[in-house]
Amino acid sequence: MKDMTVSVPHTQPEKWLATHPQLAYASKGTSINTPKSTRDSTELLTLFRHNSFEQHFQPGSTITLHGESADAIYLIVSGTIRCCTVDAEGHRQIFSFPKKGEFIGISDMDRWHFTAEAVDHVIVRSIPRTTLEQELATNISLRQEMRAHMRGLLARRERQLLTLVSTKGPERLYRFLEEFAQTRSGTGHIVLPMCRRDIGDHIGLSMESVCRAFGNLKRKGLIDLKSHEKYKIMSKAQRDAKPDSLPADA
Amino acid sequence: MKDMTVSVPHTQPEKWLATHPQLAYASKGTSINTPKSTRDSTELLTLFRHNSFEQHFQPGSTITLHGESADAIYLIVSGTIRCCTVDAEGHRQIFSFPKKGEFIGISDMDRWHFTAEAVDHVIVRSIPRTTLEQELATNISLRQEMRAHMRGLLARRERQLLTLVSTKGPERLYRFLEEFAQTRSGTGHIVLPMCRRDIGDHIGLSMESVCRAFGNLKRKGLIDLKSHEKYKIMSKAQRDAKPDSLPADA
DNA sequence: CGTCGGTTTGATCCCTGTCAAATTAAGTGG
DNA sequence: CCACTTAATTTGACAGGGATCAAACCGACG
Repeated sequence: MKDMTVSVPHTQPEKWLATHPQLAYASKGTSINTPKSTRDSTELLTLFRHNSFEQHFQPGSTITLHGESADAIYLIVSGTIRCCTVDAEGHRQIFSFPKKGEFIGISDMDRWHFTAEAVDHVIVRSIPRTTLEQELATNISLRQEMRAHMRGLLARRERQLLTLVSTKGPERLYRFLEEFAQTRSGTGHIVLPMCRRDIGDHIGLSMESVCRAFGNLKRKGLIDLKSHEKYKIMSKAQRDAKPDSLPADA
Repeated sequence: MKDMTVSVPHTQPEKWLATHPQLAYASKGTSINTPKSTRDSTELLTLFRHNSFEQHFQPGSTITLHGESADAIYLIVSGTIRCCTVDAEGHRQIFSFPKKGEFIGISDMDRWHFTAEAVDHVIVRSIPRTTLEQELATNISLRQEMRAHMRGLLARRERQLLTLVSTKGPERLYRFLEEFAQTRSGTGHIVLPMCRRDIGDHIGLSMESVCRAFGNLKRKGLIDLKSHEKYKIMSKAQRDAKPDSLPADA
């Protein structure tokens, strides 16, 4: 093990990549953008198929409240949710916008460690947490799924930390839009159900900076913004095809 | 459930706290700073007591490498480790500096999802992952512990996201120093084993800004900086006692 | 005592938060 | 269907925090 000693000079961090290329993990395109395909949730889904009942939430209503007793888990049928925490100063951090097919509250045990609110009209299926616990006692593959799920969440948050620190506003917004588009199948424009402030609290920008970042991406031709809530990620071909606006685009 | 609809005007986020005081959770002093006291790890510890063997790492050496096969778990006996990820551009995010008594790699399954390096001389006890897996199959309370552990990690990362976005450099540094001091028992000065760049990559600042943040805290009397690696958090009494430097301390 | 790595300080620039005003969108009632 | 109201988005001006580049400083070590 001693030969693994790296001893990197702390003043030249860029060298890391040169000497240890395997350390570099692209922050786009890996697990963070393909949460569904890599990890399947057959056991959890069967659980929901048998024991769940449907629930509706109006836009803005609270689904889970940080600190309350967490006595259910949810599977989103339709709509978008924002999961967030708020600190004493009133700052809010939205760490995910789960959508159709995603689970809520899997990682909690006794109390919710976050608040979940409906962004638009939301339909979920929920099952009592006790049911999950009972099933966990006997179902080994469900246990595996749970661990995989939580491991995925953790890795995702750590990736978010990295992105938040290492990239500027427009790029963060672009990555978010890209990821949000991922789950939307169609080729047309994608509708953003959440407002600018929500996006800002997710990617760590003020509402105004989110607007500017949108303008920035639009100007560069990276996205097509039909209205303030309809966008489309431009493929490279599309970007090169129409470099309208001013050519003096420094 | 319909009466839970909140419908907050998005332009006045401060109102949230007024109407929903229970949403506010102090970001200091709660679980993030007391990881040991709230969740005990008796089962994991017994596992280590029986099956582990000791391993030493030189400063800078690699303990786990992101992407490699994760065939062990670790308990730190002494020393400090940095757990991080690096992206394609060479930006590094250190999301924790685990110390004596903390576990490493509990949340991984097949492959490491992060890189862990020894900051100073590190001694760990490790057990094969297969041992953990076998024990998990039969030991219910161990399973509970694992879940609690991962839930704690997740909540911690989400709190870090919030802190990273909502507070300025000096405050982030102060919180880090405060938290780092937590596990150090003595009343004297605390030794920082890691360099400025490491701290920067942890709290999202450049090396230089970390220096300035240190100066800032020192000037305000929030910390006592004996040398560049020895500090002490000043209690309120101590701060009020000697407001040396310039009184014009706007 | 000189070298090397790490730390500190300085100067400068850009991103982004904040405050403010303008514009657009979404309702609402006549 | 149109005038009116209110919420949300956009744009503008400005200031501050922090990144960056560079140079000075300091401590460990041979």
